[in-house]
Amino acid sequence: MRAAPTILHLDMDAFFAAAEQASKPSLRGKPVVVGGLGPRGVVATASYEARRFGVHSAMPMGQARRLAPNAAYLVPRFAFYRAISGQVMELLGRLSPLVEPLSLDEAFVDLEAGGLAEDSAGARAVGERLRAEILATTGLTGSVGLAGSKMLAKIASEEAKPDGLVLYEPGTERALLAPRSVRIIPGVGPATGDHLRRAGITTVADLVEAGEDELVRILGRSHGASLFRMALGHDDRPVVAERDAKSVSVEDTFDIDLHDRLRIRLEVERLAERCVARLRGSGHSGRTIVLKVRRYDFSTLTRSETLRGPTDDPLVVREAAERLLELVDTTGGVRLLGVGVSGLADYTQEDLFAQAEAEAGAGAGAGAEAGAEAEAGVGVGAGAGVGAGTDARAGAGRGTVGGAAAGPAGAGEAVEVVAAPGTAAEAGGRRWAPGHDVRHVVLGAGWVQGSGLGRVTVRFEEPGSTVPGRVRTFAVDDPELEPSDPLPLVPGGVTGAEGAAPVTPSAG
DNA sequence: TCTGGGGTCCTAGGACCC
DNA sequence: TCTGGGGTCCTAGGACCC
Repeated sequence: MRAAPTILHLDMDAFFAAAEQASKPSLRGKPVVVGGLGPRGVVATASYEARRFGVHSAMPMGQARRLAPNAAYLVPRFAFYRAISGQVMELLGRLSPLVEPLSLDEAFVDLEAGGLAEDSAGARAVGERLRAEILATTGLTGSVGLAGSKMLAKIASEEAKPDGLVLYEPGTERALLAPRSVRIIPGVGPATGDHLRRAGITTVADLVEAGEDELVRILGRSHGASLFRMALGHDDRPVVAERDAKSVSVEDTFDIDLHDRLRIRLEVERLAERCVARLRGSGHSGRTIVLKVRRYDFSTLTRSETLRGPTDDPLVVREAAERLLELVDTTGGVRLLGVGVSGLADYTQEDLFAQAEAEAGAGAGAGAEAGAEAEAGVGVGAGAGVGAGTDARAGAGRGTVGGAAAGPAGAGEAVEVVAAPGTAAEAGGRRWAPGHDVRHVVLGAGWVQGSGLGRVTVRFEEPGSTVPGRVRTFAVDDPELEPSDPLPLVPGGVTGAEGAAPVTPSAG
């Protein structure tokens, strides 16, 4: 707790959806929902217009579609968001050496460590200037919270949304928190909230009144004690710039439950290879291999195995994952599979056994190849989102996944799509995901509004425009149409193409 | 059309060791 | 000799966050 509100929390407003609206003029002011478009997709971000219909993050996509049938539904473009995030983080880095990113769209900044603000007026000025810079640089709005602690700064930014700034003067914490729901305190989720409610505790004031001993009795030592401190407004957690990764994992939910044991095994092998590719990409090796299985009834279990030393060998991880799979009963069907590695070592290091094996020759080439292949898979998966990655593999074959209309409400042109199985393959391997960028030889830059039945509908417009562009429909294999990289949101801005995998549209 | 994907931290029991 | 106490590692599960 400090005497001046020099901890800043930045939260970009409806980040993914806002980025899409900024790059697609026809979607501005319209409900936009970004998330997995497959049968088991969920909402990642809803624009404020969509939230008015009751759509929110983590909501099943089917429910979102019922609530807001005329919204534009888009697959996330992570490479694009990452590029924008990089710009924002760069601006934060100018304020202080202590910047703690929490996700692509959120971070804490310690202004005291930056020496830029020593009192409320100074902090407010820095916060407002930051918001202006973010808007000028990215074309997007962010909300800023300022307070004497992380907890209060985060609550302040939430209060500031959208497009605002809220500063809480140190000393006002307790009064401010007292009437609020316990759920406002970070770490109190649905389960803890229920638990407390059954004990008659619903507000922060109730927490204080209950006392530390009672909270410890209800929630356990660690959770109870920290919750009590938070309720009093005490929070001394420092802003930490660099935190080492503790684990790396990949997982896939399948459009249709998997039953065939051989198929399940094959998917585990693929996941293991993708996981290792990511592990290596981050310059790590790890000791503990974790297999995750979600069954048909949503019950989830994990099985893990700790090796004698860290490894980044695809073969070693794959075989461990296969052994773990042998321990799991999959009758009834499998909805999700995941493979992770934890117990990370800082660097790709001396797994002497693996090294000796590799040098001995056998399997070395195969392992390396598998890794490279998995790497390519990661790029596509990240850009395409959940359903996309799993559609073909899960053999859904029903086609609804491959095509989805992304047209805005009342636009009229929104194509109702029923994709035929195999559409993507007929397009010469190109897949047209709603929201992805394309370029037409004659008509220029545009984005996929929908696809199916061998056709793809494109709206031709660019971020700089203020009016919606025109819509045209093509055959999916039209040689004049090709996937392209995102355009900058502001003149001279980044495009998301830098260092990112090519944005290859794939069905969502 | 009911529930993603990538993480972090905590708890608790058992093994094992001193 | 029905019997201690602590520490660490491993495994499994669960809550929570964005």
